Amino acid sequence: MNKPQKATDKVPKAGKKRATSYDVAELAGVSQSAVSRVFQDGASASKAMRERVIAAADKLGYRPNAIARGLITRRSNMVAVVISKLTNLYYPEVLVQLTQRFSERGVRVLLFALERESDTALVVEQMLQYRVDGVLTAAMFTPEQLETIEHAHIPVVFYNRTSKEHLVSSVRCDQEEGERWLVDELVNAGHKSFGVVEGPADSVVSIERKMGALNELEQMGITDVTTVSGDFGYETGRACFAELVEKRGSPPDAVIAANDVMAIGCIDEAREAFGLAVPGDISIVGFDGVGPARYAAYEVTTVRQPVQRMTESAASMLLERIENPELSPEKRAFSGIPIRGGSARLVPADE
Amino acid sequence: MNKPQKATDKVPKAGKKRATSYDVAELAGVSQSAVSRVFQDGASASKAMRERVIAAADKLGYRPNAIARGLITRRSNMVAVVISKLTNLYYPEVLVQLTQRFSERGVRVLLFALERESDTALVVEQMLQYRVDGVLTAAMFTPEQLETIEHAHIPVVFYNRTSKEHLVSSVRCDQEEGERWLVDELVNAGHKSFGVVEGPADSVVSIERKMGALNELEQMGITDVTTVSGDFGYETGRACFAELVEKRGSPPDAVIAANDVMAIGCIDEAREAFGLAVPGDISIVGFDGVGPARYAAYEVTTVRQPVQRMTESAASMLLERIENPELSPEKRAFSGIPIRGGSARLVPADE
DNA sequence: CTCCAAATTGCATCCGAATGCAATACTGCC
DNA sequence: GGCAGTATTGCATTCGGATGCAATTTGGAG
Repeated sequence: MNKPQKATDKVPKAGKKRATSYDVAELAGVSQSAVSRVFQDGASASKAMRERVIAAADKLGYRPNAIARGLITRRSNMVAVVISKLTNLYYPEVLVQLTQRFSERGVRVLLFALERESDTALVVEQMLQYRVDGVLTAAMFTPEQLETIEHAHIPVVFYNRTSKEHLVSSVRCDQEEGERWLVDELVNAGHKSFGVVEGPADSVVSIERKMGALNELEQMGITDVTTVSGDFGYETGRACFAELVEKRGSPPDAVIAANDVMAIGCIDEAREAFGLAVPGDISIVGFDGVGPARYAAYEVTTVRQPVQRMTESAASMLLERIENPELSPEKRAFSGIPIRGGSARLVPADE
Repeated sequence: MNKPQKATDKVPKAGKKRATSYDVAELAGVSQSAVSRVFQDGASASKAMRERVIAAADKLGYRPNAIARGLITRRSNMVAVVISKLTNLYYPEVLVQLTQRFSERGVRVLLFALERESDTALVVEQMLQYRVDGVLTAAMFTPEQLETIEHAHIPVVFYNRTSKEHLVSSVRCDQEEGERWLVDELVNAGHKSFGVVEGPADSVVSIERKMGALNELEQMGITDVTTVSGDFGYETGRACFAELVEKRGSPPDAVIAANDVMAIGCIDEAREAFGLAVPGDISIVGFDGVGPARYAAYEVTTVRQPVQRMTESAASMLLERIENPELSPEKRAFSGIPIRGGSARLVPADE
């Protein structure tokens, strides 16, 4: 064996610090590289050696230091996930599912939560400092920020948004298509006048939905359209409905809200403050298909995002690009799932 | 000046790798330590030097490598935040607020999302490997796991839960107190028979709420109490109500649900499936004070958690203990905010 | 029992920034 | 102008694990 040096020789303050691979090596009477190899995947190590090392490691409570490993391998095994306060929180499951998907594949999530979707500057700085291996973002970046990230060779996948200036990968629910469906159904059922409730001005999702609805309304020859703005929240949903009625002088035939929560706000305001029956007197539709949209009191007619498939896709796309940086950008758009709900008067689906 | 070496002299493959402090030092004609000092807080550096270094760093797009820094300083500046899928997601704002509070103080969040509150083993391993500076958890750990974490000198703060076996810090909403208020109000208003809807069996929060309610009911001399179990979700809320009625043969005077979402499920089921008026025929109360509880169709009588103060407190407690590891454990309990809502028949508050 | 190829193991070095200490450069003051 | 005292700067080393290469061991075939 090797020279049996005293245990207390070079590690006097052993009581304070966490065990390192050197400590384990010493206790097991092997080299540090051996320890390192035992704790790696494809490394070669004899059974005898493995056992000795594992035993020593257990005794010392040793765990490889992911920080040190990251330094030498240039892989942090962390990805940045960026969300913004307002946009995606009606989808807590998005975040949880993403985290689980990454976790299953041995990748940790460094979470960045923005107050508003436009507060991205600091976040970019932090991501780069922590040398994340990839970025999954549900917030926009400026072209300069994207440039910076790409210059560092960090793959990026956008969630429900994309960039006009750069070729980037993205996973999204086709908002325009969804809005087209909603508009078509409403128009076909005879609605003539429309209110459109949009979300925060800096939300790409809100803009896409609004434009999708407005374009299709125009396409269908509808001209009586009034637009008001909210912030994706319940309270503004209610306020928006009131504002809509005030602006037009009377309620429209139908209201298209940029998300379900505002649609619910509109429904409540229509019922409570204006005594309107939904969908008897007015049709109100949303978007997302989140939990509360299913509650019996609302049963919102909406388009549900296929969250499960979207998160699965997003995680895979990012991980693939981390493994193989040459992979070219790819955009995947998922169709939303039409929910005929009970908050809008539609022509029954022909079966 | 120093020797004006060609830029391509030592950095030929500059196109591939990210700039290091050595690259910056070389370009600026100073030592690596100088660069390091410029990018630190309290380090000494002359104005002239600072400017040269900053200029060089900008030109190279240099950013200090947080991984390398963490290795030498033994501080990752990351904390682990552990949530579980079911427990806390009705509070997406908890997570966002926590992340923002840490972010403001220069600490990054490594997110761990558990499928079920009991899946903690892997998470502990990962936290330790990544050398997080602290742990904020909304899931339980076993005594052994806690031991392991504490042995590594990592401070832990529990969110809405605590440990019997270990002295640990925690921030929580006083669930028992909240349930006492709900029970007292209901009993004082004359309700005699009760249904209690509990959440997932492995949720500490659910257990505390259930026990709080049951104890107080007993205290008040109520014996007609039936308990059923759900999973904190809307669907099980509905199913639980039906089960409750079936078990008893008739609806109770009041239902105490372990959270608002199940309370909403109960309300819908009572109204739709049993034609009951809420609160005319039956009173239904929840807990949490989440968004949907405020919707006009429900206006759930509930106890709202002071999320803002709790997250603020939790983040501060953890950061304090990271700065000063000697600090002894501390438990902070916040009173919930009684919301008299409209889903229960209560004696009007005397003003 | 030999000899060669394959599998193990150790050595030395590297990743990129922080820091104690010593050398050097300023500052102000007499 | 000279000197003590302070502020800058550089040098050398360190953090903990990964890895190319060479040395050594093991296994198998003949």
